[in-house]
Amino acid sequence: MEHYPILFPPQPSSSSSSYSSHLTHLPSNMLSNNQVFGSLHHNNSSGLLGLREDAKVSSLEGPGAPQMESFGGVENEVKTGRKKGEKKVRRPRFAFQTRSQVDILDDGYRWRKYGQKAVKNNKFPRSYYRCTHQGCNVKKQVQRLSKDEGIVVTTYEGMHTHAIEKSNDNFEHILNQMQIYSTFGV
DNA sequence: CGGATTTGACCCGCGC
DNA sequence: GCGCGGGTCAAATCCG
Repeated sequence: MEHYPILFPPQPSSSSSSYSSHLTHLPSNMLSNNQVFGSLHHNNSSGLLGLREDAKVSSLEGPGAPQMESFGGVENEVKTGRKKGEKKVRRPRFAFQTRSQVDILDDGYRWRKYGQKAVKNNKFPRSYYRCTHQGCNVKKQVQRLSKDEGIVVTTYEGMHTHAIEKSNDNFEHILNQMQIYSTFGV
């Protein structure tokens, strides 16, 4: 999984139309569909649930929405209570779904994988990555939906305080692709 | 040889 | 209090 051709094969909208239409119909059903977000954090009153709402809205907003899209930026309390009396830091979290065949979306940063766990109700494992830049505590996790193998959920945690280490070409490419599959509101 | 990955153990919060 | 699910650590391993 070191190097991979970053190719986004032309995705026929019909393949995902079932998915999105499914989403747009039953909100309650959507919950089960979007359990990825629900399981990202426990059912807190805030947090990624807001994102889930965002996803619902965005999916509802466009009957002509080409692919499944979901986007959200939330601030979550993530306690680094690992150490003794550390302060809980509130770092922004940012999750989105992408249609991709590869799990690893090269966003131009260098990531070191530090964990992998199986997720309930999902046959695909979730991978945990951390930015290797010194002093950069940005983390991200990548998970694939078992329902739609073509959907990859990437969750960023924290923000980079340094420059991208690789050429922006890749990133732009990815961003471009992401705009296709998601209504980017940034 | 050095850095990235793998992978099981460990830790912690939460629900029952 | 215990078990479960999720997140992280760290030693071993891999690979350039």
